[in-house]
Amino acid sequence: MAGIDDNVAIIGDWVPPSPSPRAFFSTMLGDNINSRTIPESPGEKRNEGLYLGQPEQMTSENADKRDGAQTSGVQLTELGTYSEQKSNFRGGLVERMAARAGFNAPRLNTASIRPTESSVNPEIRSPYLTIPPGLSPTTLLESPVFLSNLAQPSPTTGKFSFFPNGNIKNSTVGSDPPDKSKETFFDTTDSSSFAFKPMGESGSSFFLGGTSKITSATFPQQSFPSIDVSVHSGNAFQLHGVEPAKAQFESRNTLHFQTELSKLTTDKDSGGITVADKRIFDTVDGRPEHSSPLDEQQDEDGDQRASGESMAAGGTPSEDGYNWRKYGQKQVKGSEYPRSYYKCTHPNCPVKKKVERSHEGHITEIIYKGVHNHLKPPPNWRSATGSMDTQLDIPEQGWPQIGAVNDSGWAGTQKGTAAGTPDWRNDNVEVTSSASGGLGPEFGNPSSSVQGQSRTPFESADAVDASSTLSNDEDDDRATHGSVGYDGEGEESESKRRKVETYATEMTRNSNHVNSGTSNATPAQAGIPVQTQVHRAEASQVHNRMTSRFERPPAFGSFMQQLGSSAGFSFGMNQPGFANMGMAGLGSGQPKMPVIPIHPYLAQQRAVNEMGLMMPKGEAKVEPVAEANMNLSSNNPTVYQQIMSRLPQM
DNA sequence: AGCCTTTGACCAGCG
DNA sequence: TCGCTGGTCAAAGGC
Repeated sequence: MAGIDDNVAIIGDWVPPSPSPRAFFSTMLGDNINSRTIPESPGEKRNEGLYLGQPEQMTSENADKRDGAQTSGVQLTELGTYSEQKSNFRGGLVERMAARAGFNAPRLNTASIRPTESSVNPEIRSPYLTIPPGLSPTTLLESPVFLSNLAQPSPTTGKFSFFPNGNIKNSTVGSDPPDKSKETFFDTTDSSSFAFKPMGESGSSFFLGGTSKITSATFPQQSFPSIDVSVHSGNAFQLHGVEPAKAQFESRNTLHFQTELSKLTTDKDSGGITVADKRIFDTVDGRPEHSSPLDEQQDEDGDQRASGESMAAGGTPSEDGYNWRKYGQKQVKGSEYPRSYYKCTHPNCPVKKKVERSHEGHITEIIYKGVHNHLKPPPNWRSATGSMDTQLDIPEQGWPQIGAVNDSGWAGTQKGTAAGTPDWRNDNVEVTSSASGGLGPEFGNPSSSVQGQSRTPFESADAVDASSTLSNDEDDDRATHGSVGYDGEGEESESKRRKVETYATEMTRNSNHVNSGTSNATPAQAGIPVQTQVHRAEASQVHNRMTSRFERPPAFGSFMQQLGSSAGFSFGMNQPGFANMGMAGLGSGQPKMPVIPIHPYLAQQRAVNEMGLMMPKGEAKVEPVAEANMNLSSNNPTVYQQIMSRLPQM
């Protein structure tokens, strides 16, 4: 357990030493910005909390400076992706933006972003992204590239109205001195020039992918939700077309990126991130137990929505969609809260989960172990909501979520989790499925809206992914097989464990999730599971591929988790906002897609998330990401191109 | 009556 | 071998 603890990072812990917004952009944006980046004063406190990424994954200039040498595979992967994409990105998007907006659009400097291994220097914690003071994260989101469809005005979209002087006023943010603003778009805008308004209710929770751990922070719902989604979604969808591996990588990148953005936004808006809970998933098999975790998250989301509270409730075992029986409770050393042990009540189902809850009832940590060898039982509420139908309809369900099946799912990439998985489906929706499934509950969850959307073609693709897992729902047998496969691996061990940490904001705040992103430890690393899924998956080989690959990318897993976890996002079940969010990448003609859910990749992630969130205690760190990185770098261009192609013409 | 939770005790792994 | 810790068992009780 100790290992887990180590792995688990709480946002609080994370809090970026002093991430600077400017740095963030510099990394994100073009070189120009970079050069201009203003060094933060050491003692200066900035926000604040923006940093979402896991320590390991953190990439900030600060981090770099501090640890220039540090670069974990995972991080590298992400970074690599950024950097590679960078060139394309700049050329394409930036130029477009500039042309369209008529202003000098800042470029994202992916190069600047570098992963750092938290493992190496746990202490070092820098945000992936730093936003220049005054600049609002939302602006990033707004960029045409990401959010072409956004209704809200933005310079990039052209909807945004500029002030006579060319400066944009940002009601929300805007701390930068006027002087700087003019140089670059951002500068001129005072960084905060414009911010998105939350479209959906939502919550805004994001997960950054952390490998092993997932941490979610609660953000004010306002900020992100929509934005992140859009971005992700775009990528995700695009990814479908892309090769699985590539897709994964990109997805990861995207996700992370978004996440960070969200965080930034959040921070800005909220002024800080609160940690609500931390969840850990153990995955034995391939699949992450996402289900549960995710489910829980979803549930939480739902709760939040309903009550407006942060995640408190999420913890109930049943939330996953599976039936659990508590067979023990113990105060674990080193753990602040008592740990409850649950078993899946389904006959012969080996899935167990450990849940730690705060005094307030918030789930602080969830660990799933084992894969469900059965379909998730239909929840009553579902039927009430009509979700039931969806489940049935959705092939994906099978997926991962299912843990059930999933078991294999866990194994898969993330391995783990069967338990968790199911939730996604259920919750969400099954909907979509697919995608969502993979993504995580949240993705899927997004609720109805999502569901509807989910069914889009993309989803089908997702479903495929899920495929491997997906099939689970369809056939218990398959699921079983999957399980078996995992067993073969022998893993329950835990190697597959993944943690997810979620933080619930005590704040009124809505809850948001932040992820750590470590990806290093993704389930994938744990490696395993994929096979299981494969066995199960009737889906085309392709799907299988997807699954396996997805599983691997650690970051991805975390990523997914984040997405899924974040109730705030539409991902979560029921979150309308999410569903509503348009995909930036998607053309107007395209149906709205739930951002997250759809992509197979996501779906896997989801599984991963569930599973993956929790990294295998020891394994996670080691593993690596390197592969992912490799792929990313190589693949990114392609993916990027695909994505770009899908993007609506500016 | 069935299922689940609670809770103390027991077992296994590890240093 | 002992102690610690985590995980599990199983009786008792509640819903």
